[in-house]
Amino acid sequence: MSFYVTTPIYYVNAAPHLGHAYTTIAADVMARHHRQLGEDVFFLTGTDEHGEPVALAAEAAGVTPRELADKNAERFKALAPLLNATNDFFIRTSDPEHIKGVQEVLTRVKDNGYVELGNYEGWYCPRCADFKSESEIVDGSKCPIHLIELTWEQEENYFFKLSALQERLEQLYADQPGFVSPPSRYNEALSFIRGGLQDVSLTRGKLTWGVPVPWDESHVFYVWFDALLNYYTALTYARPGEDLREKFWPADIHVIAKDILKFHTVFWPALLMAADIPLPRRVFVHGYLLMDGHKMSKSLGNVLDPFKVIEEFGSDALRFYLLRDVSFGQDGSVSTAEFEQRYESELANDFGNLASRTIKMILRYRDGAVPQVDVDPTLAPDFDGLADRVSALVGRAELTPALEEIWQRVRRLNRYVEEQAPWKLAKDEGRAADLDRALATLAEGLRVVTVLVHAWIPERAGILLDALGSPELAISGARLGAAVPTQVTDLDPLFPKHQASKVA
RNA sequence: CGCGGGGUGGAGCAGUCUGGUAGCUCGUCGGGCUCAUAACCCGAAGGUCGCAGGUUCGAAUCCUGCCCCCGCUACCA
Repeated sequence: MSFYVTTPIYYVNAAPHLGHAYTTIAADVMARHHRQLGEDVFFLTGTDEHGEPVALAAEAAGVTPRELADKNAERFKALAPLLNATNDFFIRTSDPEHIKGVQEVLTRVKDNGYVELGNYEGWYCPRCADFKSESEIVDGSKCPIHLIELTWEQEENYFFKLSALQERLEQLYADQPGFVSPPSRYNEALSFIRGGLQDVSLTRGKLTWGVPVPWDESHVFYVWFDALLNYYTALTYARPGEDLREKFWPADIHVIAKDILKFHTVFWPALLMAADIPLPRRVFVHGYLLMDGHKMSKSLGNVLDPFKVIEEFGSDALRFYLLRDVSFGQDGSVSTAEFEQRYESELANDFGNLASRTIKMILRYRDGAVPQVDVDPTLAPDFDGLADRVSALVGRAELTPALEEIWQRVRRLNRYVEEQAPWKLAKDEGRAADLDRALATLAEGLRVVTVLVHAWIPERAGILLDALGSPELAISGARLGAAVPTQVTDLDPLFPKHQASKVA
């Protein structure tokens, strides 16, 4: 079994922010969980570097677009390890291999008859050297960047005959209801397609920072077509000498945010159809993280700064919070107050403290040796089938319900401690066997939930599993009674409380 | 104008497809426990499920109309 998951490639014109972190984290949780299932995983992220905004910013900074892209790509490249994301490759659309791949695929699209010469008309900004969409222009007909009057111009473009693929797209949606999820996004994409597709320009004649069009060097490809193809081209050169397409194409899941839905659910499959390339299995569209009910915006301040959170609380805390507090797939509010609240009550109190009390009791009552006895059957109803349910949910990208499924067991184990009251059992020699069973069950239950939650909080889960002497991560072992730990070692608080934490 | 999403105890959400004691987390109040990161566990208060009709023995859940919030409406990375 193989599993190929991608994030969008991030545009180097902007600085990495919480939204980028969110998508990367979600994709990483999937990648990690599938590795725990024993699958062969390829996880791709990277940067999108062509197009007018980069060219412009470079000009303003007095450097070449390439120099600017090099500099900013590094910031995104640094983000992944900071999030503890395990991407297998980092693609840059300025990579020569990618450029070559784009040219090959799009030439095939042309050879297949899906490209034709036409005229593109629109509002043109001479300083940007590019056209502006209706939704971009401000004050009637002004450039949003330069605030100067735009002129209505036309240029000769090569067009991608998207309209010719409308029927096949509708058929795709009819055949594969799971192609886009959540369902509301599927409906949105489908109704867009049904509304009628127009051809879109495939090239730009006045821009130079892009992938040259092989059959007409005076043009570069429109940045979106260049960018989308990264998912495919990366596999051709991520491992020198290997063609990973054999194993990983088509992609299992593209994780994106809702703003780029149309490109991934309409343009992208259409492009692949035109090139005779198999389509990805699904596109999962997540929502926006909102601050106080509004779209995040640095100018409004009060942004949850991923770098600050990680610095103070660690990457696990951020990973957990974003997928716990916001239902993955929908918009949701985040705030520093909510973050601190979740951190304290769930990571520190529920989970961290469960680990502490369990390990401390085993150390205190049994010198760290976990009694090798059968686990308490009382907990069977709560744990039977748990790993399968979690895997099924992750398989459907339902990362929030999956986490909730795990958390219910964390709470169950805390309740089990109260039910058993090992500190009472310890005072009664005659109940040594009961104490043995309770301690073994707690150690084993803790191990199971920790294996399952590992994909979300890999750093601390790893530390805890080491303290339990059970570093094995396979989901197949996440079954109560499968591998009762034998010896535990002392452990500092996994998620220490912060007296006066400030992430704002 | 059109399309889509949402409106559920103080806050944030699930439940709506497959009608039948309205659930979860946080917060508040009361109690228990002492293994643990003053953590944990139990209980209570608190909701006309946006509004108005309709279908039904019975509707948060199905149908109709209306109100309010948000997003999308193509070349925005």
